[in-house]
Amino acid sequence: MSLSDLFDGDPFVPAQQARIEPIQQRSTARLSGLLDAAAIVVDEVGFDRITTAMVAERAGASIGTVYRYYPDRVAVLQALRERTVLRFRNRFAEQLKTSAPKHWSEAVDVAITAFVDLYRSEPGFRIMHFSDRQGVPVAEDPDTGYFARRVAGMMVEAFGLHGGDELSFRLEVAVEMGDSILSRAFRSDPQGDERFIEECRAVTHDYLAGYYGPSVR
Amino acid sequence: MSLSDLFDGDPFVPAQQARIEPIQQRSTARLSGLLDAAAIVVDEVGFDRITTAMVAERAGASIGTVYRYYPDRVAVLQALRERTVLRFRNRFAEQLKTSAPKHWSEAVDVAITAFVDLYRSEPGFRIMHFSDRQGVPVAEDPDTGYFARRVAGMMVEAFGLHGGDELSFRLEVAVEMGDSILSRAFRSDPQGDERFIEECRAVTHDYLAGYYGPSVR
DNA sequence: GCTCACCGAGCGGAACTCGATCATGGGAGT
DNA sequence: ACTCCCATGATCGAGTTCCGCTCGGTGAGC
Repeated sequence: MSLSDLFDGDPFVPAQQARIEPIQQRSTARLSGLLDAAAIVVDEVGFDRITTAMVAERAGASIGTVYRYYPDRVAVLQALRERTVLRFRNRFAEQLKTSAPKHWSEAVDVAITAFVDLYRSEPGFRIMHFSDRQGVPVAEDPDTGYFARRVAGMMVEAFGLHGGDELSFRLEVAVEMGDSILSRAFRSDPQGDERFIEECRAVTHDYLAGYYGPSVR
Repeated sequence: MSLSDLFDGDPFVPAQQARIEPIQQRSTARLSGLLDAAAIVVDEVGFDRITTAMVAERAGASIGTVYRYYPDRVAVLQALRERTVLRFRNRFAEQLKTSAPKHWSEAVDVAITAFVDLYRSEPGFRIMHFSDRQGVPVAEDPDTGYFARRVAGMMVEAFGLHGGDELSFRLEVAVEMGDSILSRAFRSDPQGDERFIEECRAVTHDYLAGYYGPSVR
């Protein structure tokens, strides 16, 4: 999983990955069961060793059922990615509510903490971000940075900062940097190398603080 | 291709990827021809859509020839990655010689420029870094950051700075950050979004300058 | 002429299809 | 309300296609 995913598409509305939308009740359970299985298999055998047969067996389904919902193998992984992004957003929003940060820098920490938590608890999270850099061909949407602009709006609203294009840009860069450092933190340590995690917080704060000026540090 | 690759293994000594070392002259041309073909195909169809048949056809060779030199499909991509890393190193070293920087920050700029040049000119460069994050299984070498330490040594030698573990760590973080921002710069723009490239330079400089103190800015 | 390089039909396995079969749940009939 | 019926969605899994990879035979270098 990569934080840069947050800039693709409309947040809180998962992309249409399934071949045919499920109608009956049981099939939504099937669908999430398939993704659960995919996450576990990805953790076990790695990203490119995964086979549709493994996913099907792990989910207690047949091959045909997998293709009932997904056009091909990579679509399954993309859907898993979508779902995990959604889970991050939900967790972030939730923890923003409970912690009610008074300052934007606290919100940054909340985001990092949520991300780290998912790295540690969510199956497949560590592995998944390998897929993301190959430009997702879905809907040539030039509205990259949508989520960043959204966050910018949140910041402006919540903390009375001045927003605009420059803020969007800065936030996108900050997210990109933070993602790469966290990814490094978990590359060889399942619990995450604390040194890198701390540096991620520091770098992100400093970078954004530099924009707002040292007064907000 | 990812800058983080620079931390793997011994620089300037490409890993033994080929199944059997070629002996006759023509075969070395074949070998590089195969990698050229692989680079082009990767650019055309993406990283996981690539097939050995495509590579063979594009290189004007047969399937068997591919497997004459590489044990399997991923080995071809790894070899391509190796070669591109080597090319980056060569270009970086070369441009370091010609520009003869007096200050470490100029060396950083040289590295970034070399990287950007390869992004623009080297086929497959934009796509290739997808493979790297899944732990390379070759030789469980805990000596991650080897290249960073090497660069640290260069810095100490060339610019009289104090090195050590902290510098290695900082350099690794800087490389990771810079890579992610450059990757973003080229994600949707084949020529690279100048805004992100400039920000990459700024961020890297600021981050490292913060370590050495504002005096060197 | 001896070895290295190359070829490409063929093998095994994984991705993916499709018609048969089962399950569901909305509504007709009572 | 309650049951039962059946249209339609969901599932299955044997079969097909495609792809990674092997290997014995043929051609090119030294």
